Amino acid sequence: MNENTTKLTPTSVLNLWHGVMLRALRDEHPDLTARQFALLLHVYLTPPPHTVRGLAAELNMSKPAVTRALDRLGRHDLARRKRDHADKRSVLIQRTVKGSVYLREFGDMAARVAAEL
Amino acid sequence: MNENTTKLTPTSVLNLWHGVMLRALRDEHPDLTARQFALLLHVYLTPPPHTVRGLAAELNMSKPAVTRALDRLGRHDLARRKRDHADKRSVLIQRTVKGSVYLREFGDMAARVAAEL
DNA sequence: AAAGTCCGTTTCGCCTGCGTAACGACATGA
DNA sequence: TCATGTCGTTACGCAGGCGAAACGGACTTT
Repeated sequence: MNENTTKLTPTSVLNLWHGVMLRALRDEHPDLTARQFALLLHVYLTPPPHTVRGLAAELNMSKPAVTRALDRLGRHDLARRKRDHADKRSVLIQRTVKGSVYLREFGDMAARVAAEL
Repeated sequence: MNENTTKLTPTSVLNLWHGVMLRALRDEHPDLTARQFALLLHVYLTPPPHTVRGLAAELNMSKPAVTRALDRLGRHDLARRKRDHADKRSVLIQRTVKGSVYLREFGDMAARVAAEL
């Protein structure tokens, strides 16, 4: 579908993954769990609105796990909570500038690794 | 360098990462830490021999962390230890059939995700 | 307005990871 | 031989994640 990712073979994607994780470890990235990172990606790459319940279902996590992940991301200012006006029980998860920068840098780094394959 | 990964942009690699992690969560992959997974990839994608000390240096981990990661991978039969005959202090980390299968399946899954981008 | 439902959070006990420091086994050099 | 260094592991205390269950607050239904 996307011209930019044509012919990415299993072997090359493994090498990509390896290179990126290696870089992430060396750069001492704020260590996010796989789930926390997946949550972050999900909030930034899929259309809003995002609720705790919705994220839990889509990411196959329990609600408390989502709550805790949001606590952690919030502490790093990578995501923010905002009460829903329409339904005050709900919480809307929003993006932050710092989160956008963080993911953009991650993407740039990964693209660089891919280029050096 | 590699024709198979031409023009992988920051945006597309982020989408790839997102899709793969989503799949991994849904499929309830044996949850390996980032470090454990990086270690696994390193053992399979870089040339032997691999020692605890060497892996610790290359992955920017402490030696005990490597030991524990190897315990975990060993329990899942994804990697194996073998004493070095030449220097009996050392341990050589070896690949297993199950580990090869596991990574091949991961690579296939990731390539499939990339194709569907 | 009372009963029931839904939302996100908190609490609880458990499990696993972490780095530092100390350890025994082995190798090496004087 | 024996002092010193290096190998991987273990011991320790700490920090953080996990799911199940219970919770208060907010909607909805009757």
